[in-house]
Amino acid sequence: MPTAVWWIRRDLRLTDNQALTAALQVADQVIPLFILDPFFDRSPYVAAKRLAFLVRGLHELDAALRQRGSRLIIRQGKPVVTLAQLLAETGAHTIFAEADYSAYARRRDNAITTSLPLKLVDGVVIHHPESVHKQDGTPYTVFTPFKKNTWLARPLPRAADILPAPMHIPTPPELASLPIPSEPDLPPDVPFTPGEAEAQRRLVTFTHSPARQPVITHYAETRNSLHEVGSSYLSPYLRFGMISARQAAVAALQAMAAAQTPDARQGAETWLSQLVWRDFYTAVLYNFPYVSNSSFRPAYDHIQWRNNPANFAAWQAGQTGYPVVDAAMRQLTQTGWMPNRARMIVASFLVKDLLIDWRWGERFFRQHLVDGDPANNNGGWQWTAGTGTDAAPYFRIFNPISQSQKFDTDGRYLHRWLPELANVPARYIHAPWQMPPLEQQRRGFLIGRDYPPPLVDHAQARARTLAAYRAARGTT
DNA sequence: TGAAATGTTGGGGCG
DNA sequence: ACGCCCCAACATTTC
Repeated sequence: MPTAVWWIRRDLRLTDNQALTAALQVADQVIPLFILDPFFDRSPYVAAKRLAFLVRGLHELDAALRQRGSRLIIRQGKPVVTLAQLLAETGAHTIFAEADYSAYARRRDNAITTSLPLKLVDGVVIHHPESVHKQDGTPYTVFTPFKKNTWLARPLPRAADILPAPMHIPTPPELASLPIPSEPDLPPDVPFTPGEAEAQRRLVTFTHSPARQPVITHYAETRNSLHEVGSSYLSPYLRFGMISARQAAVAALQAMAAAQTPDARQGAETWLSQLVWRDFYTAVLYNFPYVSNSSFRPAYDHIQWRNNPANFAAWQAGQTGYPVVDAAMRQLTQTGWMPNRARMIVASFLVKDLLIDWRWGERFFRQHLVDGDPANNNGGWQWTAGTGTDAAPYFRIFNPISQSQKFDTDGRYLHRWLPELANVPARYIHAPWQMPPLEQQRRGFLIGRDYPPPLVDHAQARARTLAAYRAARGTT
């Protein structure tokens, strides 16, 4: 009786799972396996909240498997060793896994392939990184042609392509398994309930909630808002494959086709673009692995960063004196998530106001984001720093005050995350240090006592950064 | 998916 | 009526 292993890494779902489907096609019995890899215990990039989200997701997956005559098998150890042992123990002939294109995963999987029957299956992105390239076969480094000339031109997934969750998954009953880790639990203020069922609910609500206009209808504008519910809130689920990118793309394309107004169409297309960015950055990291620790553009490896540790600590703690930066950093450390606009604002502030190496910020994000993903996080940071593929030009420097006024006009987001600003009137909420001393006294709110003065003067910091980037460009 | 500096235009106050 | 100045509003260029 042929047995196959379904090695689960970042595909914690039963619906539209190409690795699971492939395993069921060639085997009578399938072993759903998750390996606790000690490598991650030593990684400086692991986030407690992301780990908790993953572990709770494993419990959810196990429950779903048990409804289908199966269960999740947990083993601990170096994957190559653990897999070899499991094959010997069960006589399983093939291991199926969804291909993961991050650097560690590729090294690990390439090494395993030399000694074990590991079959890698597509699914983490919509188009394989090698399938989207220029006419001459070289990889794209600019997003728009990547999307328009190739990504959209290739066959796109349709509803009929989505693989239904298998009704029954036969699994050997006598297999030993470690318990699924129960700790750490997800803190209650993290707004993400793990699991595939929740991911499916969110996708439906976001794309075609029947009660009112779904959020995707206005996504093009609302995604930039700091306080509105204008995001899909699906990033952590996509990160761990609790929903497939392919299914998300089908929903986006359906919303585009069904749109009644140009705005609604634009909203759906903008969301689809976010899924394309996800493919793009995965392909960039795949094709240019050095970007994980160097600038895509080598000239920018010569920037003379200031890297002031006290400034970095203030940024991390949300104590820079710039409310929009501090609110976003508090939201990040408390909930493990920030809207995209907030990510760009705090990244621009770290790199271009404090002149701190983008890698420091990249690491901190990975230590806190529930959705933290090597490719997307690296791509986003290099974009803001101006060092990456298709990056923001070096001179594009966000003004933290005008960004705050533009995307949180009434200060609702600032008040939500910065209770110490409760007594600051609307007029000064984006720049509290401009409040006259007499009014500070009258309101019982003192800059320097209740809230820090601005860590840097934005105009000076901007000039300093332009000079540092100019100098780095001059070295090539 | 910028912001600041600089340039241009035109209305209105004023002598 | 005219010239002059101020300045808001908008456009263009520069970083």
